[in-house]
Amino acid sequence: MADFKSLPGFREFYPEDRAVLDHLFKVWRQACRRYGFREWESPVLEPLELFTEKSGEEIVRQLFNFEDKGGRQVSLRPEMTPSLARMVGARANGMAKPIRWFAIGENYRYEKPQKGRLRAFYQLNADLLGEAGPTADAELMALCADCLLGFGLTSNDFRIRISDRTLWFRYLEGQGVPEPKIAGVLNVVDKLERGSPEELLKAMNLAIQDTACDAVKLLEAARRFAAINSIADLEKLAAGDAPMMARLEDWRQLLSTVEALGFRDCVTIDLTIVRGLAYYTGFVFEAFETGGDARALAGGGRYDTLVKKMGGPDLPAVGFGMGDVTVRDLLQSKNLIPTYADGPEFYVMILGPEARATALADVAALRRAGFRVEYNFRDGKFGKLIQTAENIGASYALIYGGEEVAKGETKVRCLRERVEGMVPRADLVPALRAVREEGIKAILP
RNA sequence: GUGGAUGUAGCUCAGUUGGUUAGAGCAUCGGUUUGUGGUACCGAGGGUCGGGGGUUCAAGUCCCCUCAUUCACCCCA
Repeated sequence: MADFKSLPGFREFYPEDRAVLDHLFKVWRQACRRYGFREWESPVLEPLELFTEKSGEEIVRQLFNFEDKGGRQVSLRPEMTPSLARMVGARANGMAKPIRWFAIGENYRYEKPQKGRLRAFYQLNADLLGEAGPTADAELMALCADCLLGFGLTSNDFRIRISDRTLWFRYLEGQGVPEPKIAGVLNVVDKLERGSPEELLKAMNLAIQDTACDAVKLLEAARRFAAINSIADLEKLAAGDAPMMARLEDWRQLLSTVEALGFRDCVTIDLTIVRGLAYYTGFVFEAFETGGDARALAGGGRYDTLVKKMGGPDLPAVGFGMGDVTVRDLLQSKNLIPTYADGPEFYVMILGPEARATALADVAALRRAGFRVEYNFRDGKFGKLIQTAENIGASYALIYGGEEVAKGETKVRCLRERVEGMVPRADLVPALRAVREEGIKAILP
C-alpha cells in the first residue's frame, strides 16, 4: 500500500468524515439560501493567467499549476473569485442587481501542509455584486456570522473584526505617504502584530523608498491608528478632515445596519486587519475564533474594481470565503459535530430460502416508498442476523421466516426497546410510516 | 522554501545492553449442535517494523540517505 498513498495535503474522507463535510455544506447552504443567495460552480482547472492576472506572477509559487497535454499553462483554482468575476462580468449587463451568489468548492494551493492548512480544502464563497453602499457589506457580515451560528456556535465563540482600507488610505495620505506607495505600506501594517521591530523597520523602509517619509515615525503612527477601536476615537482623529469624516458616515451606517440585523455582538472594530491582498478596496473583515488558537475562520471584504479589471463592467462587489478545515477543527473542539448515524431504518432478516422471494418483494416495495432498507444476502441463523442488525445500527428488524410468510405477516422488532409486533404484509408501507413517525408503539396492540 | 520532533497490524501501543518464527488490547471475520441481540468463551485473517543503503555472525533496535506525518518560521486569495 505504501506506493499508493494519497498525495501530501490531500485528504481522504471515509464515510464518517464525509458525513461531517456534508454537515458543514448543509449549514452553509441553508444560511446562504435564507439570505437569497443562489449557488453557482466553475471549473476546477483554469488557465494560469486567470490567477496571475489578478495577483501577479509571484503567486505562482503557491499555485498548483502545470502544463497540460496541449501545451497550455493551467492551474487548479486557488480560489473562486477570479472565476466569479469572469462569469458575472460576462452576463452582468443582463442580470438583476444586486447579484447574490454563493459557491462551495474545493480549492488547491501548493503549500507545505500544516495544521489548518492543506493543499486541497473546501471553501464557501459568498458574494454580493452591484451594490456599493455599506448596507451590502453589513449583509455579508451578517451572513458570515450566520454561517457560523448555524452550527450552534455562539457570538462568544468567534468575532468578526472589521477594518477599512479606505480609512487607511486617507490616514496614510495624511501622513504624507504618496498614493502609489500606500499598498506597500499596508502590507507592512498587516504584519504589525507578528513581525519583530527590526523586520518591520526594514520592511517599512523598503515600502517608503524614494519618499520623504520617516519609517520610524510612520510605524509609530500606524501603530497608533491600528489601536483605535471605536467610532468616537476615530471622530476625534478625523476632526477637520472632510474625506475622513465622510467615510465615518459609512462606518456608522455599516454598524447600525449590522446592529439592526441583530449581529452587533458578533463584530468588533479592529483596524489591524488590512488583508494581504491588494484588490480589496474598502471595508475588510475577518472572523476569528475567540478561544486559545484564535485562528481565522473566514475573511472577506469589498473589491469594487476587480470585475472591471477582469474585463467585465464596472461592478462594485463584496464577498467572503470560509474554509472547511478551521471550522471543522473549531466545531470538533466545541463538540458541535452531530454524531454519525446512518444505519438503515429497517434490516430485513431472511431466515430461509422459502422466505427470500417474499422478503425481497417487500424490500423493493419499501425502498420505492423511500425507506432505507438492508437485508442479508446469505441465509443465516436468527441470533446472528439480529446481531448484524444491531451492529450496523438499524433501528428496526423485519423478520421473514416460515411462520410469518405463511400468515402473510411481517414481524417488526424495535432493536432499542426490544419489543415487537406483527403487521399484515398488505399494510406494510403505511404501518412502517407510522412506526417511523411514532415508534414501535404505533403497531402494538 | 528553512528548522525541530515522530514513523511497528485498520486504531492505540509493547518490543530488554542488537539475539530464534515481531506481540497485546480494541476493531474485523468465523464459531459456541439450526427463531430472539449489545456481555462471555474459542478460533482466524491482517505487518517487507515508512522506503533504500550501510555496520554486524545477527538490525524493529546502531549509522547514512530518502519519503511521509507533525510543529514552528515564510506565506496565507
